[in-house]
Amino acid sequence: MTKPSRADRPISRSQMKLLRRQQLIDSTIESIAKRGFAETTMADVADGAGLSRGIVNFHFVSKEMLLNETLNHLAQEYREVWKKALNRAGPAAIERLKALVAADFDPKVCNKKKVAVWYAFWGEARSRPYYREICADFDREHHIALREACQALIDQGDHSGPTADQIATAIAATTDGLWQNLLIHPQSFDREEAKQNVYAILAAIFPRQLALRRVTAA
Amino acid sequence: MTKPSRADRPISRSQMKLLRRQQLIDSTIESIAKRGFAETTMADVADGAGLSRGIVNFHFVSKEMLLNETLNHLAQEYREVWKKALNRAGPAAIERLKALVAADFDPKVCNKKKVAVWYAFWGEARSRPYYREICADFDREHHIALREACQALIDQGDHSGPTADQIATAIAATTDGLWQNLLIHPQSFDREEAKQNVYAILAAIFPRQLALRRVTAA
DNA sequence: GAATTTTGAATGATCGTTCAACCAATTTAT
DNA sequence: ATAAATTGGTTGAACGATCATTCAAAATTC
Repeated sequence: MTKPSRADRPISRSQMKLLRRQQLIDSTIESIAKRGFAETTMADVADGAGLSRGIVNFHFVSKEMLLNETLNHLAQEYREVWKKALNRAGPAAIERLKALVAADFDPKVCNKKKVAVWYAFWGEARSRPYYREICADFDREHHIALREACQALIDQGDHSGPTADQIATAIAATTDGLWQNLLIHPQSFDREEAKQNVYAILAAIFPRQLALRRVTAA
Repeated sequence: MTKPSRADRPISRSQMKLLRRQQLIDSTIESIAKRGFAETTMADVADGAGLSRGIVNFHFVSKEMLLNETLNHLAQEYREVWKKALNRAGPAAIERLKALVAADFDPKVCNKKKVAVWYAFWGEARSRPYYREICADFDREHHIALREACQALIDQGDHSGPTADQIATAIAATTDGLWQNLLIHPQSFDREEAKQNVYAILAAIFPRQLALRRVTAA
């Protein structure tokens, strides 16, 4: 029941509305991560946000729409992470590619909670076309960015390996698969190690542009 | 209500029991693929198998146990696919590695229905330790097989790329990620193309042992 | 006829949604 | 500025639907 504190200037209604929606989406993410998709109830979400039962229907109309918005929020957050990473990276193709890979392992998106929720939505994607649509849109955009970086890298040297499209597909796939390790083997997963693993594969594909020191085997 | 047909010799009780369990597990897979994990009910499973409502509790005690057994069945089936592929493959490391990759794209496991169900269980893995355990056991075994093939391949030539462990992790991850494409982009996914994509990455990692003709870009 | 399997109705619990009442914020009228 | 009216936000109890499970009775197998 987070009310606008009396001390600081009161929060306007529209600000409060946005705050409530965010609180409820956060609580939804929290609950899905803790209890799973199937066991997450409207009451859990409301309780988690410290609000009353009927409040979710007021702000999101229905459970279905709350879940839709939660997935949209997740996708938007992830999008922002890799887009910012691209903007920070210089114009060099290799730096852009590494920035995209590093973004996939940014703690903001690559953490137990968020990954669990992504998998929860993916798990329901087959039977809920809207989820599939959101994920497909995200994938398309991300794939284009990856492919452009890969193509630029290929163009700047004689390259006889996989196509830019193949490499982009493989990188995105590898990331998703490594995320799964965070889900299934949470105690042994290491973000940095996972990232270095992708770099190592990239180094094999682009040996001229990305030479890494060999990690000594244990 | 598949009863033992009167025409052929009657099925024994123990055989019938096994048959029923299999029918119910199949129906569970069917329902999760069609309706999703969250929307699959005991009644759906019983109806799908053409049996009465109470029957699932008789054969599996509870919904939880039915789901556990379903995941176990899925894991066992997948295990058998890659183990048989390994047995069919010759002793050459490159053939063994290719066989393991090809097994991941065997239509028996890599199809819309099965992949949807795998993702459904992964989606619940965070909140259900038993699912995590089953998946972790599968991963461990599969990883060892992959790593052994990769290590043999590394040992047979001077190799300065990623370690066997890194390659094995990356291959398994890439497979899982490509499966996701079947889930999210079911109409554009192509099993053969996905497999060739993994081969292309492997060719970049093991250029001496696995030279592939370059696929011309579109 | 004893044991096992199957049925389907009954049970009790849980969940999403609704809604009347209440309260706070904002606008309008004075 | 103050009061009144309107709009917006919140509550929690109630409702109806759905679901997993139970179980007595019936059917089937041994």
